[in-house]
This record gives sequence, structure tokens and C-alpha cells, in this order.
Amino acid sequence: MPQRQKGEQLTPVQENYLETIFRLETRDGAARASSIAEAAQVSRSTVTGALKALKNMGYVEYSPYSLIYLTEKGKEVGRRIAHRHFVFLAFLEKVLRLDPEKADSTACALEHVVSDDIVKRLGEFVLFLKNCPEFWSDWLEKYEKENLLEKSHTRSTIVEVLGTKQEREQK
Amino acid sequence: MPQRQKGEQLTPVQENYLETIFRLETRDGAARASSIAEAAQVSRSTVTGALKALKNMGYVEYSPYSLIYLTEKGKEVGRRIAHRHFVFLAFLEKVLRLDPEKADSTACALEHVVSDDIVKRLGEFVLFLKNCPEFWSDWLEKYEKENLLEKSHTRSTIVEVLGTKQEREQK
DNA sequence: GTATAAAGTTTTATTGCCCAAACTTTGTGC
DNA sequence: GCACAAAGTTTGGGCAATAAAACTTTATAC
Repeated sequence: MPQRQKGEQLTPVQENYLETIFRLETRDGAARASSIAEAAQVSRSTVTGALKALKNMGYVEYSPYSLIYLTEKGKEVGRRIAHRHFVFLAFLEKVLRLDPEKADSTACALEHVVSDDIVKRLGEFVLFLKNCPEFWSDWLEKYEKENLLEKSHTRSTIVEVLGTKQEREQK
Repeated sequence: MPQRQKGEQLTPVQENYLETIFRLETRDGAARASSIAEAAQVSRSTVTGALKALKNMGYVEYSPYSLIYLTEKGKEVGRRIAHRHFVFLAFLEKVLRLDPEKADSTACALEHVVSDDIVKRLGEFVLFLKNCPEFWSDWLEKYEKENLLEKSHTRSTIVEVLGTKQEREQK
């Protein structure tokens, strides 16, 4: 009965619901509570509560048992968060070379704790790197090397040992 | 009275307390509840509760009214989180060129939502970039240009317009 | 059209985090 | 050593997020 969240500010969790609904609506034309629950990995009852709050705040069109649509306000947020996700994903996958699954889950966590201007800067950075061929060849070579090392040993050990040796030789 | 958090897993908030205590202990020799409260921007009573939980979990040495020290286990976590902070800070400040204050607060948010291996990779990346002079000159030049633009206009507007123009000319 | 399954909701409860206010302990100045 | 301030704690409460269980509504199969 507590009819939660009369406040103004969206929480990270709520942002995530809006992003999820945005994706579902884009893909299917509308969102269902059960699809949201599945995508967000929460129970159906939790989704009901979240929808009530988001409706109160003017982010979703929703009445009990109905299909779910974002309002214009909701779409704006959903799109923005999805964009953040996209930018982080690109950085994690293309630059840091994480595997797609890990990159995705990490992007999902990062996307709610940064401001828009930082995401913009990061996006510009990734875009800029795309046009740096000499950078890429060196960086990917380094990446390949370390991946090979990781197969038989914990990388930290080896690199630390090697690093120390080299440093001593330089002195 | 609920004597919270007997569970095993540290929450982001708890990680942050450990990091804070780690810094204070490094700086002052020991942490005080009031310093923790100030650093973490919470009330003193909140800190008391957090300390009880962290003590129960074996991360801090603490008894009512006493000074606060991390256990070995606690130091390990505190140091690890502080390291994450350092890596993110370097990336945000040195690479993305955010102002120090913004970089710091953002690092503080990011540091709790990524795994160690990603931080390691990011650290390697930043380190790698340090030795890429040609990269830096181009990137900083781009950064300077955009900063000039920002002084009089919202950057997005201008860049979007310019970008569109250029794209049309190329076609 | 009715029985049944699926989808959605309500109720109730828990957990984590937080604060204000009232209280207790500790430390400091005189 | 005592009064007082500062530091710390306890009590009581609030809110966001969650789920399980019981319930209701909607859709489906026949």
C-alpha cells in the first residue's frame, strides 16, 4: 500500500526499468510486465510496484493488466540510458577487449552512475581512437601477448616479476 | 536493534566505508567515527551502524567509543578499492580530461561496480597510452578545440551542425 | 462457454541504508 | 574535580527495492 516513490529524482534502478521498457517497446511495440521482469531479472510483483511509481512520476502509461508504454518523458530517459549503455559497451568491448557478455553486464552497471557530459566525452574518445591505426596495432599486440600469458599463469605474477627485472636492468 | 548485515558479501556502501577508513588510517594512524561520517557525507549514527556490521563481518577492529582500525582482511579490501579509485581517476582526469573534482566524484561511483580484472585492464590501457605521444598530441588538440567551443555555446549543438555539414560535403 | 493456464496484482515481510532526537560517554578548560 | 562541549550511541522511524504467497484478471484450449 505504501505507493512508493513520490520523489522527483530517478533512482538507478528506475532508470534501468525505463531503459528496459524502451528496448522492449522498440522491439515489440509495447512492453509487458513479464518481459520486463525477465529482462531485469526480478519478480513480477516487483515490476508491478516499479510501474506504479514510474506512472506516478509520469514516465509510463500504464493501468493494471494493460500493456506498458513510455510517455514522451519516459522515452527521453530510456533512450538516453540506452545510449549510455551503447557507449560504455563500445569502450569495454572494442577498446578494453572484454568479452561481449562481461562488457554488457558491466556497461549496465556503469551507465547509471555517470553524467551525460562524461558519456559524451567517452564517446568522442572511442570515436577518436577508431582513427588511430598505429595505436591499434600496438595495443592489440600487447593485448594478444597478455592473453597468451594468462593461459598458463596468473598474469599479475608474471608481469610483476618481468617488470621488476626490467626495471632493475634499467637502473 | 536489528544488528544488520550478518551476510558475507560487501555492499558498495560498505566497500566505500572500508576505502574511507583505509585512507583515514593511512593519513592519521587511525579512523574516528566522526571523520568517517564527514568523509562519507553521512550522519554519525549511520556510521555507528555500519561499523557494527563491518565488525561482525571481520573487517574492522572496533568497540564502542574506540578508535577504528581495519583488520588485515579489511585493509586488503580498502586498499583494493582505493586502487580502483586511483585507476578510474587517472583515466577520467588524464585521458578524458575531466576537471579533478568531477573526476574524483565519478571515480568514487564507478569504483564499486566493476570487477578487478576490468580495473586491471583499464590500468594497463592508461599506462599504455602514456607511451603514445602521437596519440596525445592529436587527442589533446581535439580536446582544446572543443573546449573553446564550449565557452560560448552548448557543444552538442555546434558539433552536430558542423558534423552534419561535413558529412554532406563528403557525399 | 467453461476449465485451466498464464499474466498480473496485492499483501506481507525483509533487508540495506539513512536520519533526527535523545541519550551516554569521553575529553578539555578552568 | 566539575561543568561543558564534542564525540559516539541508541531508539525509533522512513524509504527503496525486493520476493513469496495468495489472490484476481485475462487469454487459451477444447
